[in-house]
Amino acid sequence: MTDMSTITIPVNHFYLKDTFESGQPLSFHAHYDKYSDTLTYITGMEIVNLRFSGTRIVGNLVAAGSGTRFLSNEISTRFRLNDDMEHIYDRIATDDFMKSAIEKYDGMRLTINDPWETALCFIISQYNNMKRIRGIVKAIINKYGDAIKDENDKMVAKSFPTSATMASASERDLMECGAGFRAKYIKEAAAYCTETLDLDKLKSKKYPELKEELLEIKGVGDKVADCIALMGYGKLEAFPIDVWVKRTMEIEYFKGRKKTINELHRFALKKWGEYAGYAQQYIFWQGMHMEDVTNSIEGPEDKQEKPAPKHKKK
DNA sequence: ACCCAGGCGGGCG
DNA sequence: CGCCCGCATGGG
Repeated sequence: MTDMSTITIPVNHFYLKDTFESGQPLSFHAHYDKYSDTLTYITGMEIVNLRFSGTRIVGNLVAAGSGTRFLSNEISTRFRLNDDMEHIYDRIATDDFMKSAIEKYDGMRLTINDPWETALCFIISQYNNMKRIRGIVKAIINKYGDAIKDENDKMVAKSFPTSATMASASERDLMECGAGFRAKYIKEAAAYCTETLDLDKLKSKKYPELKEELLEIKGVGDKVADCIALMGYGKLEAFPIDVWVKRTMEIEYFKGRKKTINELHRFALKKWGEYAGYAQQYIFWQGMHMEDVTNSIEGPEDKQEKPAPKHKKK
């Protein structure tokens, strides 16, 4: 295996830690080592190892390998390396709050992930917290994913399960993965995305039509549809509003007064326009850190944190 | 024991 | 449209 594929890509405004930790589906199937600043993640049946050093990204293809051309495309697409961050920051630094968020988390990128993976991750995210979302997704991957093997036929990881696989999962097994009341949403969404709607064929659609299609999926509402549009299809005008974004916006822009989702959407679109999605990510991450550290994810440490299946009686 | 989490579907006014 | 409710589950 002396033939490991390695590439180097020059970048600026790139910071691996916040990109990994900020609640994007990328992190649900990956491991980040903060000491070496190295990220190892799974994409399809490939394993990619990423190291960030100063002004460049060094990427390796581990175990299997589809070559440097695949790797270069994979990394620059996934981490949006062609985005002009200077321009985007200029455009969304509309006030002191945004300026401080950008300064604090400079280099945090939005990522683009497989549409089905993104859909499943965000269906699980509803009325849930980061730590549990990670645990549930990892349990599902572990239970339903296919083995990814190295050249010695030894399993080194598991792939993300397809919608077809998840459609035939039993609700009871999904409950044991910790999915809770979302188990039926997962099954229905998986069946729908297998039989009726091919998510990979929506990539050419524009945001409004894309969102409309996504909203047809049972268990996908306004917020999750925007998350999928943003992180599964890279639609930067999507502006997902979760409890953190809502709360933070009400505090920062409306003196703490309650606002409806619609009002906040209109406000965001007018303020940040075609880069609203980036604004959202910085508001979200800054907002979470403003609260006391109760929900801090502390993710990278997890050795094997299991979701504690615990089968209750009743 | 109570409250909350990257919400959604369903029902009602 | 806006509001209210129930929903599974683990952690603070």
